[in-house]
Amino acid sequence: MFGLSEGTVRLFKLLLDGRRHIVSLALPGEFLEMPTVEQHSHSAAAIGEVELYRFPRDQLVAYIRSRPKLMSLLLDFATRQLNLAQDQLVMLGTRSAEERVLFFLTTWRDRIALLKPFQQYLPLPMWREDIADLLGLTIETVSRTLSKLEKRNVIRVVPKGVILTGLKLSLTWPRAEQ
Amino acid sequence: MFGLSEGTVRLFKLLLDGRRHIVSLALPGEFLEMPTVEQHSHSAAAIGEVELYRFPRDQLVAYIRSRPKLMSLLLDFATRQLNLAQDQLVMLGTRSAEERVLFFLTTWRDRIALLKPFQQYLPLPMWREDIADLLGLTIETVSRTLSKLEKRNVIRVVPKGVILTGLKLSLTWPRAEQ
DNA sequence: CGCAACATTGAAGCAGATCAAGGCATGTGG
DNA sequence: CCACATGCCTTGATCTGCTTCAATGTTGCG
Repeated sequence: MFGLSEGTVRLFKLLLDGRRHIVSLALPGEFLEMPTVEQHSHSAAAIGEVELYRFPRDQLVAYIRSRPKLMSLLLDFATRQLNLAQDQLVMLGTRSAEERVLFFLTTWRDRIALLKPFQQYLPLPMWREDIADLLGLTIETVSRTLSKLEKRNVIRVVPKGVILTGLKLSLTWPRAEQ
Repeated sequence: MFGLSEGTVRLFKLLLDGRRHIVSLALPGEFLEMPTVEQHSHSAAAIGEVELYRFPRDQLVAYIRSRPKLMSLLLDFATRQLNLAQDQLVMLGTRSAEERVLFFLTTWRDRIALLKPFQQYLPLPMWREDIADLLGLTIETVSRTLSKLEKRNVIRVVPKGVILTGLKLSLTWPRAEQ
């Protein structure tokens, strides 16, 4: 059982034919999996240097289950992760390539902004292939889409990141009723 | 806060432009949302007749948080839902139309099999549009794919369901390491 | 420098979307 | 019991956004 204290980690699944899908990118402060799950459900690989802390599984699970406060926090964490996954589902199920890239950029920006004060320069430590595998696109489409956004002055593509020049809103949808 | 005791419910999100994505289909025994979440994150609509049980939110949350055993169960439930959502992510991110329909059929079959003894006839109470919105396809593609599978003797399409004639395996991927 | 690894760009092909026309149940009123 | 309307499903023809295949460009590092 791992937690991430520094760096970025890809969490992904591989298909038998070698295709890969990135389920999420973990940032400092996040768990790499639900601490209570019996078996690992995905693989993990670092992007650059990372710092992990490790918990011995069995003791941890027992410990957690004996501490209601902690469990309550974990439940909230799980609920949040579930909501993120569902937003990702909607993105993959309905969005065009351009909408996906914009979704990724805004989501990534918002998450990075929680860790350090926001700047125009948004670091993208991952490769194009990672973005592609996260968004269900190909590297070529990601690259082309970034170029298109650059021509439209929404971003500027620079080494290891982008500069956000005209990216304001978060792509959201109306709140649910009932 | 609702639980489902009878029937099937679509859980979906709507986009501003009217597109819809079905996040999941809930079957009897499942919650329609995480009981501890502050705000509804999606909408729900019944497929045919359903039976719900309702909990008063605030009392429930307090009650849950005071019962470690219960919370432990909920945490497991959340973890399971998260894994399901992630499988769905991989499906949307990497699979072709035919693979998606097969994925849906096997998943649906497996879930139905938990509720009542398995038969060749697999009921599909939802409309084609629901399947399409779940798989990120159009109704036409769903329909065509079902026809194609029928020609290949994998299934037979009948009113309100399909008959499984040659559908064996579940589409899975290798277990994760690390 | 020169190579290796990643990124961009172009051209061609194709899976799935879109547009359009029936088809087939089920229900309703004459 | 039939006419026909309504709602969902299927099938066909065409279109298009993304993938695929293929070069070329860029960056960083020994």
